[in-house]
Amino acid sequence: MNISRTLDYAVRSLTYMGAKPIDNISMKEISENQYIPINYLAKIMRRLVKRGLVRSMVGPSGGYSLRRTPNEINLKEIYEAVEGEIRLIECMEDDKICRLYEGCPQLPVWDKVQVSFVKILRETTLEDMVKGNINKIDA
Amino acid sequence: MNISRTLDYAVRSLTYMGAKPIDNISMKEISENQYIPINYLAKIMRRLVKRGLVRSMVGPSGGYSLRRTPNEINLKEIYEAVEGEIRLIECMEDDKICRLYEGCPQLPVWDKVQVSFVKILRETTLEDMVKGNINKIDA
DNA sequence: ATAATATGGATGCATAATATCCATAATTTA
DNA sequence: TAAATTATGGATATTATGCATCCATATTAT
Repeated sequence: MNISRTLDYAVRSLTYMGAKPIDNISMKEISENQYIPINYLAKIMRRLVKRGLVRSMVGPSGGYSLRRTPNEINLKEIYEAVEGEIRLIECMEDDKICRLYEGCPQLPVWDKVQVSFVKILRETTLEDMVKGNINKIDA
Repeated sequence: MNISRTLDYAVRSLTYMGAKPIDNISMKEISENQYIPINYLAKIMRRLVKRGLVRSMVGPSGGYSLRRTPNEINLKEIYEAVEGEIRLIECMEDDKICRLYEGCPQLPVWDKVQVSFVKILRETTLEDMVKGNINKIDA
């Protein structure tokens, strides 16, 4: 139960971009400012591009830009972009039946945790993080 | 971000014990009933013993017993027994300073998620899971 | 004495997370 | 047109860790 470094990298990169009002921020700049291995960052950025969170431009003066304003991007999207579907426990897969129980007694617990987790992610925007005003979100 | 199989094993074992009104349930029985590799289960049980959640007895007719009633054991304790301190992200360690920011913009988010996670764990008892009445807990 | 059980430590295995490298395509600028 | 800069995509390596296995030992009931 922990946040992967990969997700941390993605969030840091996007936060960095969101805090700058200019387009075409190069991987190099993000990498150096956020201490992220550039080759690894490349892989992460591709996923963000694929998911439509950022737009890329090749060539000199190329780089990445946010496709939407920071208040239109929430953490859930970022999570799913880099990690895929949110699923706390294997048996929560859609069509997987738990081998042990008809009605697993602990599934509702993990489900509740997951719902609450997703709720927080969905309600938190990149703008919140850029501005650092997380407290505004109701706990 | 997911629940480890180890924690799942621990919860299943304790739930199994909580559902039976007898003492000295052997590893063998738990292992066979819950499909948990017995050698691995051994390691998990030791941690539960060390944390005082269960009591063990060696020798024939030996085994494990809950030290408290199921309604006195909550999920947070179980989690911590097998996983150690709850910490969603590395930089949440007590005396670790994030190398990037004075005030990290995303830390409050992860912190909020973690607080909500811990709350659910603390409010869920083994009894809830044994009886399957998770719904009673306020969402 | 024997059998059944937990304990503790050492070790191995498999998979995933993280990181690195390289060849290529696109685009700007000189 | 040439050169430089940047992202892309795929292959591969490295590391960490979750998971599992094995074995020798101690304890206790019968």
